[in-house]
Amino acid sequence: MTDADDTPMTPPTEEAPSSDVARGSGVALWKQIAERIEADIAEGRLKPGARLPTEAELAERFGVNRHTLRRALATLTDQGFIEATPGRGTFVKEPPLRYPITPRTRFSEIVSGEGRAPGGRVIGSRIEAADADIAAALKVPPGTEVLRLDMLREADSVPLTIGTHWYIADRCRDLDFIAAATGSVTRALEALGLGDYRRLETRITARLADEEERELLALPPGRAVMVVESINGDPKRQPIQFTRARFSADRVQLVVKN
Amino acid sequence: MTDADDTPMTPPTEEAPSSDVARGSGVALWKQIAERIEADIAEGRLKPGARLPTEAELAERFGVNRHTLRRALATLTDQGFIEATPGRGTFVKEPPLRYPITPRTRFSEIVSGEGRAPGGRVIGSRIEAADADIAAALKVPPGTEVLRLDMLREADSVPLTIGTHWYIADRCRDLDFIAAATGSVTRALEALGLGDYRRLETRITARLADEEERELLALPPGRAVMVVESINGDPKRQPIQFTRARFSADRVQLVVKN
DNA sequence: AGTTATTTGTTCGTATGTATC
DNA sequence: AGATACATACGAACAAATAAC
Repeated sequence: MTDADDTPMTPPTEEAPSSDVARGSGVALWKQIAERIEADIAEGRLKPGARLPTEAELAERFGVNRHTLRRALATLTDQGFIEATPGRGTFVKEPPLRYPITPRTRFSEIVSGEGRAPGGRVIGSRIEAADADIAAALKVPPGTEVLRLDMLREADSVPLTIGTHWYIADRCRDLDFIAAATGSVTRALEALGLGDYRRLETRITARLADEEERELLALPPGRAVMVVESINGDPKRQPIQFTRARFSADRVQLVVKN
Repeated sequence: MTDADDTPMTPPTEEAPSSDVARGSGVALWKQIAERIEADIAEGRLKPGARLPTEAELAERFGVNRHTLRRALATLTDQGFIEATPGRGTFVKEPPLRYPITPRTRFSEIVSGEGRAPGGRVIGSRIEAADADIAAALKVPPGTEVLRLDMLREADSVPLTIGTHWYIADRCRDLDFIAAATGSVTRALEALGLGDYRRLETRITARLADEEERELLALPPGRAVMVVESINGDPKRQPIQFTRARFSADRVQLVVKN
């Protein structure tokens, strides 16, 4: 049961170099260590991507057994602050990019807005027949010709998402060509007079990344991708585009503002 | 080019009832088979949860090699229509429950709205000190006492999500008790006069389910959970609750309407 | 608890038609 | 025409997970 506990708040004995965990203070040593390291990260003394000292070294520095130290690192790991790879070391994780889902969502604007450099390349494009899903989203009969465009998008040269876009083919001939030339779907659509699209509905699910996705997104095995399907329409809410994007769940956090 | 060729259409010596894939028709056998099975699912002849005949049997029924049949099943698998488990068989997937993310999102209302029976139980509750994340979300100083409530929620007795809710402790004494009694956080909050909360911001990410999550959600290894963090506030947009819910990505699709 | 049968998953090998250079 | 690459289709055998007894 939950008791409103009476443990005294541990005074911040900060003037010490960096060690000194308070033994017998009622707060578990591993918890004190975890909080210290978390504070180091939160306050920028440990920057994203930085490598932590080895477990042995940290254990010595805090004056605890390596097991105790590992208990602290374990909680930090599943809180998402750090990540350890056997043989390499333990690293401070990059904070995920906040990716807002709003009626007007543009990849490059979002990435620039977060102070990072958007990039990407067209993986491929072709005309295909709409299957049931695509047809329903675009409100056309199944089998209608659609232009499919596959893109890889990145921020600061780190791949974030693989996006597959479907457009009703006869509304946007040559879109793939223009997009490849300008490197921007948005600009290509503008060139065709279809620039002002807005998000009508977004569906989100997730699963394990498959091999192709791991390759393109540079992910180790066992990572998840978020599959974000969105129907985009013109100002009159007429669907003009259907997108299925697969985001690296490690590197992106979707944000819905209400 | 697929010419209207002069190869004699192989006579359907198949007098079998439902088979007959058209050989030499220009359409790959596996594709025809996949489309047939997809239609069977779409038109309800194969219901969600139903088990398909074994690969050997299907191959024989369609008059093709098992490889060819497997090629068809493979596309259906990654289109999300079916799912196979070695030793058990191949099953038609249940469609994921559509879970809207709106300012006013209530689990039980959503599940009932989809025609399924909401359920759940309290896993545990305790008073704890707010860590940096929780404190920031609730706009209180770190270390403030918060009531933590862990719940498992299900639809038709199938677990969908593990929700951890944090409330500012002194605003809702006895909430855990009332919630355990009534079985509904919403009702318990109403009893405390905090019923009319609304979602202020929602953050979504995903990762592999860990062992505890697999246990509670009855998931096999290698499945993903969506981690949905939401800040909920009163009508004056004052935060009163922070929730971190982990949804089975297999069984739920989050929907954002714009 | 252990054995067996069932069923999916994987890996060889072979042959054939089709599109491309 | 020839060479090459690629997708399609078939055959056989074995591995691995599961269910039933």
